[in-house]
Amino acid sequence: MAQQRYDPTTIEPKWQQLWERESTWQVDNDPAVAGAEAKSYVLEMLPYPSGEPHVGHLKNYALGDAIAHFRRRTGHRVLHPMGYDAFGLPAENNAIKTGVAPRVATDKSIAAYRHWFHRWGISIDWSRELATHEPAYYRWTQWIFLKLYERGLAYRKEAAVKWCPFDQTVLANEQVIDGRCERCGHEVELRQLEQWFFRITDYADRLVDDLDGIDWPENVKAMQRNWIGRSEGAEVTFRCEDWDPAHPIDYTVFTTRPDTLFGATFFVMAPEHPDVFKLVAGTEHEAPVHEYVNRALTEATETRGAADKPKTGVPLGRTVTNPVNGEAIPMYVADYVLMEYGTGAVMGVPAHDQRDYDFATAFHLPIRPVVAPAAGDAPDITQQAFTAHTDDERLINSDGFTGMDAVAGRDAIVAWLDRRDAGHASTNFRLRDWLISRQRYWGCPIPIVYCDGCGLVPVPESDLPVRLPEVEDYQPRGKSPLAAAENWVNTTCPACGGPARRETDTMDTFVDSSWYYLRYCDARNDAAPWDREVLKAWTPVDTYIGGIEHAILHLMYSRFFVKALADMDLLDVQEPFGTLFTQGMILGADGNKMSSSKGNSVAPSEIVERFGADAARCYVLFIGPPEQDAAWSDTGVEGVYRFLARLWRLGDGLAEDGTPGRPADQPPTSDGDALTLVRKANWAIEKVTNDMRGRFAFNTAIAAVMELVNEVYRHPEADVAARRFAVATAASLIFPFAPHLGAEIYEIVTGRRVWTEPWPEADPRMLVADTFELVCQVNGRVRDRVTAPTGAPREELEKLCLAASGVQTHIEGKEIVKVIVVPDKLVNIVVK
RNA sequence: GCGGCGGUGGUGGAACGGUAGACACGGCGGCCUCAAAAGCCGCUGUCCUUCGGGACGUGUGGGUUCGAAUCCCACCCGCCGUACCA
Repeated sequence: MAQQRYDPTTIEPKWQQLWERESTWQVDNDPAVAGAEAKSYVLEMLPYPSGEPHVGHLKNYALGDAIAHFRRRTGHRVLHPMGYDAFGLPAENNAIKTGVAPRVATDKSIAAYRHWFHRWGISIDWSRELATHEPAYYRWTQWIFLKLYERGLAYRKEAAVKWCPFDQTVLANEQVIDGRCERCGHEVELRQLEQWFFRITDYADRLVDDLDGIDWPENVKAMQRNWIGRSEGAEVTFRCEDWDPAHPIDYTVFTTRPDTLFGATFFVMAPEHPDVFKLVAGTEHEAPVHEYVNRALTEATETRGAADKPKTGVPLGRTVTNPVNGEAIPMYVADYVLMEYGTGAVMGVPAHDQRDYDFATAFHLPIRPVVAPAAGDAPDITQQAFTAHTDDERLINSDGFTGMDAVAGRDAIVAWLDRRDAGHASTNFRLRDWLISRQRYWGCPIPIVYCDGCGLVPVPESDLPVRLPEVEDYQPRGKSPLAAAENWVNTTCPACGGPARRETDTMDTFVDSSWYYLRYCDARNDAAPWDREVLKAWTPVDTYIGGIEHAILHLMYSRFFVKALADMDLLDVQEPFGTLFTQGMILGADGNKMSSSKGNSVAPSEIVERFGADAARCYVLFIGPPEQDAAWSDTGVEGVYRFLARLWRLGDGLAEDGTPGRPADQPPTSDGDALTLVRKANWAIEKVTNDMRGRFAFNTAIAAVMELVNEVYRHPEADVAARRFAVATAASLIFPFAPHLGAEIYEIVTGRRVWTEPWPEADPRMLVADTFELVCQVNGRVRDRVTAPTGAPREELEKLCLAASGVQTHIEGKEIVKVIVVPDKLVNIVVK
């Protein structure tokens, strides 16, 4: 036994096999069976299975597992499941390149992920495992699609959509980054196509408002608010009468500043606006407008969108009438106005908008201030003036509204417009409906058929799932590869029985992952996606852990799903994820993002082989605060390995002189070294517990266990009972982070299974010593430290401090003005 | 521009308004060994020192306080997100 070394390769498989054999982490849905404790649903974002897991996964699941273990041992019934986000483009693109079918490659990756989750010792309830590409799962994805369709939340329409020419598919707005496909980086094009959408805009208000009630990081909430982009303002109608006086045309604009309406001196339309050509047909402006619009439309979205680009545009030779003052203002077409936001037309108020100011300056248009601070005269119109708003702003140059407070004036102008049917208060959103069709193979089929007689017909629920057929050729050709599967495409109409064709587009994979956390609750239910009572017992997810990269897409879509399903009376919560924790990235040792091309990445498999899963898990949590990015360090892992080995040696030493089979309770009495150890153990319990409850300060929790272990080494003479207590406590506390070693040492010392033991509680009497080190300050600077009895009265502490030699030299010959006493801590003597 | 978050030793990072730098890495020294590995034990913010100690020190400048890394004001720098969004 003696001189053996810490060997994770024998310890770790032993416990993994036991947990596997006994299904240790399985929980029952029936509360009668499961026990009546409070539930806790701990969930890490499900992985997209590609190759093997990387260190980011290791950190993600190590984090979630620590929380799951802690909750279990503090009286919670914990749901901690696992699944795979199995559909998706990379597997399909890989298939095109290598010929390996997406299903084959995906299943292989899933097997690898599953293997590593076992090998890492993550405490997963495997009875609930799922993968989104299995018919048993996507059958219900289709079912939810049909429910959304029934309710009018899934619809088909022709629209200008973002098209990736490389991936040969349309993309959601959210998947276009700086005008490029987020997957492959190719510049996207606009195409006029008929596509499926989810009406997420119906939920825009609730998606913004309900952010206030959930415990999410501020930056994630801000990103969602930003993305949804709610702005309050008004719609105002400007009438164009000089195109055809007999048939005036009304153009509505959206503005957030109806208070500045009297300052409108021109009117601008987006190049894409459908009326632009009509307005100039047959006039001298026709040629320049055509030229300008064509140039604008072909210009790359990126260069056109640059905010610092000089303003360009051409006149349309028409005017519109400002409804508030009857003034005719000239119309322009300019590319700084976007068709996809608002109405595709804006009023130009150069005195109060930077962009309008730039345009007016370039085209020598009048600039008329209409809002000014009450105190001063008309404001000095400079480029800096636009953001400077003051509380006392008043309207000027605004006819009957002049002199009104800007806020009141705004409301009065809107009301005035409303009465004349020329405008009304309005809220505008940046959020667009979610485009979910993809012209690709490896996704969930959309359960719709097209019949010549009946038109668009949903597949009846009883016919679900619409299975994804096997195909040979995955090459996208502008339409889904499914279109070539003739046997599958041709079907009969569920309504009339006549010939019909299936929808060949598949769904965006974000649809699959928008509801998987619901399915985990009742994963083996064949009759329904879930039983409502079961769902009620588990939802919402209490703690959701994942990367910040999902701040908008996945997290917003999931929130939309839950709200829509709640409105259909299918579930009982309004938000899917109560607390969200966004973990930081693990960077390469050079501080850069890990990437195979940079050669700075670390494979978890290698680390686990060299140091064991426990060391790998502890290290990624010890490296720093979990929400922060941190650079990988090889010597850092070695340090954590050394710590675990030190703990193991302590346990191994006690195997010989301990009393296995009995709990290592706190000894009833101790003194000297033993007392020091018992106190340190209690201190560690207190520290680790606090660090894990609420905030997830796992780095300092692990550091506390390190301190405890160091303390045991420093007191080899302490009696066995105290050492057993200290070592068993260390094993118990490290268990959420290093479950194998924790279980092993706890078993060696006590003969018991640590995960069935309640989380230790600190003995309050052991958290305070008889004496403490009194800090003696003079004018706030530490001048001495003396030993003082705990709980001593203020006068005694003051006396002790004044007597301290270090203090004496600094107060000699000075007048004592004041003495501050902080009991059991310090005394500060203020002298002059 | 706007929004969010940061700035502490050689490094990662600790610090309810109360001993700045826990813990770890790295470095230095010692023990063990024929030697090494492993392990164990010390020391390790900077400068000065008569070796008792002293001065300075948490991006910069002010302020509040007996006492500020922490709170307030102004500024500088960095990261992340977002942006002709009317």
